[in-house]
Amino acid sequence: MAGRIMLKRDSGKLIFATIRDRSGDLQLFISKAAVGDESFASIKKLDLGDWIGANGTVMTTRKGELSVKPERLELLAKAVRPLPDKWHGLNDTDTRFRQRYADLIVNEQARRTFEVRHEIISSFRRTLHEHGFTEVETPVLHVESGGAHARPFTTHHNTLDMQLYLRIALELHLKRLIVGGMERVYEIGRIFRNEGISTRHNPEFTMMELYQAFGDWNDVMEISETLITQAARDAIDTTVITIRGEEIDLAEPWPRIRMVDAVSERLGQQVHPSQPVEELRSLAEAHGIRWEERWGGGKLVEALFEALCEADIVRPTFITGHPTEISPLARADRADPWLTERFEIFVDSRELGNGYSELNDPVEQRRRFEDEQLAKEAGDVEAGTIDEDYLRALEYGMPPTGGLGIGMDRLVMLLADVGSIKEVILFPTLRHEVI
RNA sequence: GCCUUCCUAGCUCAAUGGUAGAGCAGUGGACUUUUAAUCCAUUGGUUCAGGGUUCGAGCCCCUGGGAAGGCACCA
Repeated sequence: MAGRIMLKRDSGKLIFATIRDRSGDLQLFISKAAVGDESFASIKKLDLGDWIGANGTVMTTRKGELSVKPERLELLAKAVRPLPDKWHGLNDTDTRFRQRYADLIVNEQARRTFEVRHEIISSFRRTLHEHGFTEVETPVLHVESGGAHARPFTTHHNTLDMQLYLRIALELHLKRLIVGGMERVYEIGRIFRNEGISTRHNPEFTMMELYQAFGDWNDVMEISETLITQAARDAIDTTVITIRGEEIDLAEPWPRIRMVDAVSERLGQQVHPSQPVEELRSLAEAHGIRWEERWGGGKLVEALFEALCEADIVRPTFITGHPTEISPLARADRADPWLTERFEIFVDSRELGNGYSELNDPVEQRRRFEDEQLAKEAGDVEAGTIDEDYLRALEYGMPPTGGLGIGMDRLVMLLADVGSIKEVILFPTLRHEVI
C-alpha cells in the first residue's frame, strides 16, 4: 500500500505511523526486528508529509487497532516543507485558499466538501440521463454576451482580430440546439461574470442549464425538485437539512408563490407592474429603495420583492411570475401579459435557480431584445443586445420549451453546509499574492 | 467601490508603550504496543511593507499590500 505519513509515534525500536490515502487512514506498526537495523534507521528519518509505500502483513495491536506490519518500506516522495499543525490544521483562510493543496492535506472538512460537490454533479448527470437529456458543450467564447443580466469579461482573438466575451450564461446556445431538434439538452459548465466578489459570488462559477422541448415552467419546476432532492440523497445520504436552525425536508413539495402576491401580502396592498409607475416609486421610496428613472413597474416590483421578501425565505421556495420587463427571454403568462411563466428557486434568502417557459416567438423576442438594447444605450451596463443569430434560429421554429438553470456552487454550499462560496471552489479568485 | 476587523516562528496562538514567548513541527537523546504517544535537551523572528510620534513601538498615528465579514452589485 501507499500513503502519506500524517502522524508518527516513535518509541525506540518500534514506530507507529499513521498513513493516509484517499480511502482513509491506516496505522503502520514498524518493528526494528522486522525491517532490519539499516532500514529502521532510515525510517526514523522520515517526516510527516512524506509519501511512502509499504509491503507487510495485517495484524492487530495490543490495543486492538488494525495495523500493517511492514517488512519493507520505501520512500516514494519527500516532503521538504513541514505540514501545518497536526492538531489545529490550517485555519488562515488566505493560506487555505491560495495553497489549497495544504488545506486538503490537513483539513478533513475541505476534503469532504469537494467530495459532496463531486457527488452532487454526478447525481445531476445520472438524473438527467434517466430523463433522456443529452449532455452538450457549447462555446465559452461568445461573440455576443447574452442570456443573463451581467457584465462580461472581454477578451481578444489575435488571428481573427475580434473582440470576444467569456460567456455569462449557457442559455442562448442551448436553445439553438432545441431549434435543431435535440429536444432535451443540458450543460454543466463554467460561466464568468465581471462583478463583485462575496461569500456568495465568485467571478467564475458553475451553472447547470437544461432545456426540454414540449415542456413548460411546471415541468422544469418538477425537475428542479427531483434533481436537488436526489442530489441530497446521493451526496449527504439524507433529504433533511438544517437551515438557520430549522430542519427542512427537501423531499416535501416546495411552496410556489407569485412574486406579486409575496410583495402584496407583505405590503398589505395589491401590487402589480401594470399599476401607475408613480405609485410603485413611492412604495419603493417608503421602503428605502433607491430607484432609477429608467425602471418600469416590473423592475420596481422586483426591487420591492428583494427588499421586503427575500430575507424571510428559508425553505426552498418557487417565486413565480416575474414581470416581463425583467425577463426578456421568458414567455409571457397566458393570462397576464405583464408577467411571465417564470420562477426562481430561493433557499436561505439566496437565489439557487431560475427557470421558465421559453419565449419562442421570434417577433416578440426581437421586441424584447430592442428594449434591452435601449436600456443598454441608456446606461445599463448589464443589459443585453440584439442577438441576430439567435433570432434567426427562432425563425426556424423552436418548439414550446421549458428551461432551467441551477447555480451548482450555491447548491454545494447548501448541501455541504458551508457559508462561503470559496469553500466549494477549489481555487477561488483572489488578489495577487505578494511573495 | 465603501465600512469594520484582522495580519507575530513552518502551523495554531500569547505578549499594560518597557528583555518578543508557548504548544505543535524541526534537531539531538531515552523508550518494542503507541493513538495529538510520553520524557529530557535544543534550533528557529525584517512582529505584512514603508514612514511617523516617543527616552523606548508587535502595541499609538499615517500610507500602501493582503485577508475575512458586512454593504452595494449579482447567481
